[in-house]
Amino acid sequence: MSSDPDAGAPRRRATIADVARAAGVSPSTASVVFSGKAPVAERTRERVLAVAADLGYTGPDPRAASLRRGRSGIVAVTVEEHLRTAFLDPIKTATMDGLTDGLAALGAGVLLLRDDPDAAPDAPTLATAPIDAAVLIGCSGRMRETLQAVRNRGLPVVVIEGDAGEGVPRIELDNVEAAAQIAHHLRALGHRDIGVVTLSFDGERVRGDATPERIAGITTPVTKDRLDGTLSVFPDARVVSAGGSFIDEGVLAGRLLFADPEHRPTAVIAQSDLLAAGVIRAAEEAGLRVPEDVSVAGFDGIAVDGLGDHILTTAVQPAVEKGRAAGDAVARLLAGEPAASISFTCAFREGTTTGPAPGFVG
Amino acid sequence: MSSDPDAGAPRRRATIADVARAAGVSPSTASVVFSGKAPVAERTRERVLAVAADLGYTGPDPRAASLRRGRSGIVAVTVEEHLRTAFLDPIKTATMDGLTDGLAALGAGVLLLRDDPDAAPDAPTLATAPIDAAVLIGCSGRMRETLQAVRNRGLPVVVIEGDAGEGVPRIELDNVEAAAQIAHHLRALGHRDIGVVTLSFDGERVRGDATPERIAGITTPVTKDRLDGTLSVFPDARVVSAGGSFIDEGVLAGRLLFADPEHRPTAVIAQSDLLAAGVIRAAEEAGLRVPEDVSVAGFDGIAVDGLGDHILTTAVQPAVEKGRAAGDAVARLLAGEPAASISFTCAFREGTTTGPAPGFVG
DNA sequence: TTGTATGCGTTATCAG
DNA sequence: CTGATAACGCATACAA
Repeated sequence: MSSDPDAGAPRRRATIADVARAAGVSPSTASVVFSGKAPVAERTRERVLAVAADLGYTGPDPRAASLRRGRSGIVAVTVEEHLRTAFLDPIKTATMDGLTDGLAALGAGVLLLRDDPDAAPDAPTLATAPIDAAVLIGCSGRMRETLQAVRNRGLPVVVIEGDAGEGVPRIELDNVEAAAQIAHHLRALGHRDIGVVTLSFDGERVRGDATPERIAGITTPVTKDRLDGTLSVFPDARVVSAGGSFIDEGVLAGRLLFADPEHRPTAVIAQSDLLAAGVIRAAEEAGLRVPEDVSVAGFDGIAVDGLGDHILTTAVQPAVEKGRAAGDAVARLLAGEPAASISFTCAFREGTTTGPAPGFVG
Repeated sequence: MSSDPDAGAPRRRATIADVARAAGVSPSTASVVFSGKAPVAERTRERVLAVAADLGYTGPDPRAASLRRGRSGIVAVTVEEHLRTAFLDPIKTATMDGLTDGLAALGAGVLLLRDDPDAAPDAPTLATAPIDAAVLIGCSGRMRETLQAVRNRGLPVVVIEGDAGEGVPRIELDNVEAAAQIAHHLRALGHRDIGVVTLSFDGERVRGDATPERIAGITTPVTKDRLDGTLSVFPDARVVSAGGSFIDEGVLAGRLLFADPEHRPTAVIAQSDLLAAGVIRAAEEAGLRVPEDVSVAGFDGIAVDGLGDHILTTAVQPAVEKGRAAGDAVARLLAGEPAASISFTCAFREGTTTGPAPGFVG
């Protein structure tokens, strides 16, 4: 080595053929030394490795290997929103966590993709990235077109919390039942005037009281299913939509619900724990005690910061398991086996934020 | 199509050669139709496209293209912790956001990698994934070995908030100065008894009072720099380490600092806003008013839920810009140009959580 | 256990 | 504007 190793001729990187030649073996033998796919004499092995180190060969070029193998070892994970937004959702991060674990166990890496209509023209997309499969987190509107690109390529697809159409395995929750269970809990406690704070109806993030037409037009399955479950028990509940699953949005919705002291609900069902935390804050702002004056229930079963001593009544969903299940489904699909949709069950958790309706004698 | 389209002969997917043949043009012409790298007669173009649609050809195989081009269009982003943990940190997600934007503009996708020593043997790593470059978020201990693998491959590397050694461009903050500025602010307000709540010292997440030996052994640059800045102004400050940047950890540290009413600090400098929020909560628990009885400052300048009406005194860091800058640096490196390290400057923000020391007459 | 021969699907180059 | 040709770097089936 001279004083400046980079100054020399820009000789191309060594290939496995170079290594083989220098070690006096055939390319296939050298290949096997690195892949371990077949036994190699110890002496041969050592010689090849030594020569490789000498030549600065650091292992097979993944690009060439993936062409040859027909697999890249990469699975796309696509979210609908901006990343910062997606990762603000504790459920999504937990799911991502299980998913990366599940995929890693399978030997695959995760290519993070955002379903962005106006990305750079040459940026990788579901249609162009070197992926073996795709997992969609959520699937509404535009995403469904994007999806077609993947299916055209003949790649396996799994969708978490979304409807991607026929033949695409779905990983879901029993949102309807879990929501109904919460509603029944409140009904048994004597509540009759119910407020519902929903997740967003579609990509639009509109806030405020929902008209029947708007409700009929909900495109987000999670929102719709949880609402259906609630309305099956409380058909006359007042429905307010939030602009997303954030504490602040819950505060806004809560203020709306508690604005008129004459006509306020005795219980609020929020479609996420974060929203519920916001509703609780709004209640306290309005001088209402939880659960004495108003009961509040959430959904998700995550740990919420800023909830004080309250333990939220909620439906605990197995978020990490959902991700892992998606990973498993991808593995099966990749192995050519069929993969069925899976619906996970939430566990109802009674906390300290719900109690008997004022004046109710159980 | 028969009733079961998948039942037919498993004829392999059409290649660009098939399309070219069927369209009566050469493979190179067909290639150009898809890449747009050269002008093509409109009629030829249409014919090729029509034939492609007919054959179900959905565009060049990315694996083959990347082998030929020598580029995969994928950049690895490596975090040290478990994903769920990493994305719990608002600064990291904001940085990721800027980074994905910056890389997307460059036409690259993001392969999310965790520096996991015991991952599946065939899972992609920095050493084996088909990537064009790598961005490390944080770089301590074990990660440095991993890094060697990338450098051996001759791939460009950029590190955000970490020291990856000679020749690796770093994207950083002026942590020392920003921390010193906060300290000077408190000093000017008459504070002399200072408590410091630090981020974790290393991967170990040990909580509690720090001995000089432990302080000397800090391996996380962020922690060390911010602490150095603080100690340069308050050499005798009491240092307590937290187990991570969480509100709950801040609460624990705060309880420790406020445990003895006789010897409690009049001001606490936390190394993150989340920790500061926790300290404030601990102060209120202890019956202390902020800032009348105790001042609290943070670091980061993020929006913290659960802070009530307080506006945190803090150093606002340009987190998204950091990510974008890393993306730019990768672009330069990929273009063969040199990329220098960049140090971003924090903006001091005086909020409502710091005030004059009790009894201090300015 | 090792070597030989092929082709994976593209795209850059250069000549027409 | 189009076509012929030659790699890109590797892994596998098969023969020895």
